[in-house]
Parts: sequence; C-alpha cells; structure tokens
Amino acid sequence: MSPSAPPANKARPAVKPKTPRAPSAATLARRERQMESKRAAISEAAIALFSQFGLHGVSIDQIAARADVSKTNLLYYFPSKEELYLHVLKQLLGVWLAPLRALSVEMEPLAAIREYIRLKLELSRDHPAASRLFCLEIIQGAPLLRGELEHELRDLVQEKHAMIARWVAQGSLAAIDPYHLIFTLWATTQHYADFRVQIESITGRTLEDPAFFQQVLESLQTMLLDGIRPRH
Amino acid sequence: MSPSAPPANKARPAVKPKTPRAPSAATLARRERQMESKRAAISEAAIALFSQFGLHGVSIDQIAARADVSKTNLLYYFPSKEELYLHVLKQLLGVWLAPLRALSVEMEPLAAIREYIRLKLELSRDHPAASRLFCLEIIQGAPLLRGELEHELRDLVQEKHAMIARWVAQGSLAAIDPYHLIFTLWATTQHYADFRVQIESITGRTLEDPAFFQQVLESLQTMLLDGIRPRH
DNA sequence: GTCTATAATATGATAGAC
DNA sequence: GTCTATCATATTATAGAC
Repeated sequence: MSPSAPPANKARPAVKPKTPRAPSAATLARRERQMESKRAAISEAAIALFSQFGLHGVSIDQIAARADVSKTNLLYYFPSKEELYLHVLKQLLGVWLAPLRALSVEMEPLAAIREYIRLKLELSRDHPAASRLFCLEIIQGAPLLRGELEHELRDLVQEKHAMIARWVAQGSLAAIDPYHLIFTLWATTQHYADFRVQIESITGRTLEDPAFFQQVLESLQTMLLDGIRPRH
Repeated sequence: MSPSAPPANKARPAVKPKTPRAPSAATLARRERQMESKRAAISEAAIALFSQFGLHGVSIDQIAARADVSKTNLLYYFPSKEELYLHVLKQLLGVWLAPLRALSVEMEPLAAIREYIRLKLELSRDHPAASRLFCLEIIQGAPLLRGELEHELRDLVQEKHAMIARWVAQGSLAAIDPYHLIFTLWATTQHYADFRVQIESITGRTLEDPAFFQQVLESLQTMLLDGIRPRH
C-alpha cells in the first residue's frame, strides 16, 4: 500500500509517514488506482450477492464484508445501497447486449444466428451472475431499468428485427416472426444461467463442464436452426 | 360477514350478538369457511407481492394490507413470514408441473409436444405470478425448494426423458437430447411470463392480448416443432 | 480515506386484553 | 379470532474524530 511499508495491516502502527504537505503526482495517481480497485471490488461483491438474493435480500454489511471493506467505507465509495445497485445494473446491461449488437447483416443468416447462440451461451457460462441479476430486475418490473429498456434495448431490437425481416423476405430464413425468434434465442440461452440449480438438480451438470457446454450448444443450434431453416 | 349484520365495519358496534354458550354446528362450519377464505385471501396477496418483489422485498404489513387484514391477524393464520412464503411456493409447484405430468405417451409425439407448448403458454398467460415466483426462487438457489427439486421434479423429468428418448429411438422425433428439449420448452414458454415487462417494452403487447397469444403460440410451435421433426 | 458512535427507522414476532 | 401495545432486532445512513 504505502511505499516501503510493512505488509497491509489493518491496525496501522502509531508511527506513519508524515505527508502533511502537497502529495506528489505519483502519490495521487496511486491513490486514484487504489480507489478504482476498491470500487471494482465492491462492485464485484455486489454483483455476486445482488444476483443471488436481490436488492432487498442483501445488506450493505454483507456486501462490505465480501469486498473486505467496512460498511462505512463502502458508503464512502457509493452514496447509497440503491446507487450501488443501479451502478452494477447499468454496468451489466452493456455486457448483456453485446452479442445482439454483434449480430451483423454482413454474415450469412443461419451462420450469424448460429454464432449468436454460441456467444450468448458463453455469456451464460462466463457471467451467470450478470444474467441472473438482469433477470431479477426484469421480473420485478425493472423499476430502475425501465428507461433503458424503452430506449436503448427497444431501438436495438427494432434494428435487428428489421434485419431479420429482410432475411425472411429474401428467403434466407423460413417465415418466422423476428421478435419471437429473438425472444426464443434469449430465453433458451439464458435459461442455463438463470435456472442453473434446476438444470443441475436434474442433469447433475452445469455449463462449466466443457462437455456439457458443447452438448447444450449443439442441441440448441440443431433444434433452433432446423426450426428456421428455409423450406424448399 | 355475520348473518343479517350491517355492512362490514372495522370498528364493530358496541352491541354484538351474544353467543357465550356452545356455538352451533352451523356456526362452526361458517367459521371454518371464513377462516379458509381468509387464508386464501392472504395466500393470493402473498403470491402477487412475493412474485414481484421476492421474499425480502415485501413486508408482512404490505401483504396484510393487500389481503385486507391486520398484520397481527395475518400472523394468526400463518405462524411466520417464511412459512407463508413456503406455503404459496408449494401450492404453486403443483400447478407449474401439471402440463409436464400431462405429457402422455399415449399421444402422437409431435402432437403431444404441440399440446404441451399450448398448455405451458396458457399457464404463462393465466398464472404469470406463479411463474415469476418460481423463477425467483430458482434463481436464488431454491433454498426452500431444493428438496422438491431433487425428488419430485427430478423423478418426473427423468420419466419424461425416458419417454422422449423412446420416441427418438423409434424415429418419431429427430435425434435430439430429451433434456435439452424439455429445457427449451420450459425456457421459451415461461419467458413470456417472467420477462413480461421486457416483451411489453419491445412489442407493446402481452399474452393477455388474444391475437398476440395466438401469434406467440404459432411462432413457438412452428420454430420448435420444425426443429425436432424427423428428417427423412 | 477510514474509523467509532449513533441516529432514525422498519420490520418480524409476541403478550395479553377483549 | 382480533385487536392494541410492545419487544427485539436489523439495517440504512450520517456525524464527527483522527
């Protein structure tokens, strides 16, 4: 932590380096990094706990303990519990939407959707907490995310809807409703993150198991792509 | 409430029918019915609120207010908040599993699955709160339902898994993994209940709209059945 | 920036009169 | 069975020393 100091010690020794004057630029930069890393640690703890127990199911104290800071200290970095919740939620929305943004008109339709399923399933494997937190928020009526839903998400989906509709029109896809295709892709891929304990209770396996991941991926790709492949 | 009494009045008039002796059988039966209906009212309020805000997002007071009883009175009918939560959860598990139980080996495979999709989507339309409450519980790791998951649900799914596997073996279905077919059917149908606000933000419509319901039903049946129809 | 102390409140649950 | 206190506790957030 401080230069040439003994290993991090919560109860600081009485004698500490006196720097009552202007701190150097290097010191300021170090402090900045320290604060950022602390904010990140708090965010991470918050994601893990909020995603499992919801906003009201967790206390600031529990988050602080998990992030290894004091409750008061946490409130120094985030003004309130709700602000922290909102912070992590917004942070995750981008991640969650990335695969859809990447769905490009440049690719061959079936290949693009095949790839989308893979990306979304990887997200369910690598960021299950993000998926669950998002799911919790939506279930509760998205009181804090409604604005984003009705603008960013809506616009993005509308754009992709038009793209898929063109694919259908030109005969590259069967005559399906683009909205319901998108919802089906979301639902099936997220299910493996959100309902993880159920999946595990039934099959005894999770996406973290590479063989199971592959099996899920191929099953979804087969079922869903065969369902939208154009009929000749 | 009581026979030939003035309209329900919280502050009862000082003069009330004196029945200090043994109540008649009819009176007892009426009381019984009254208690049952009150329990039902509390359950209903609890489902509505728990399904939106989760166990910790709602206070006993709020549930009592919605059921139009006092907090103390609620605690007379249910010994604690957790017991009430557990009560509604178990009550809903049966409803939620009914369509899967009905999936019968008697029917022609594709028709049976087509019918299952309809039943499950009707459930999402008619009991969205049940679906959401169940989803909340699973997301949180099903602390109170884990037992049921690992026995009733597991056994039921295993039974249906075997049935679907036979269909595949005899060539009535494409070569898909029965587990992932079941998960896909669950995920897609429940999505319209659990993510209702998202669906509504994007499309402006819900399952309560009959035309939209029909459109969802046909889209799902088309996409999913085409994906599992045997290839010749 | 981090801490201790504490205010302010909400909430689950119980006791006891009627 | 229903009500009016009331207890006990948990929890968010702030004040102020260092």
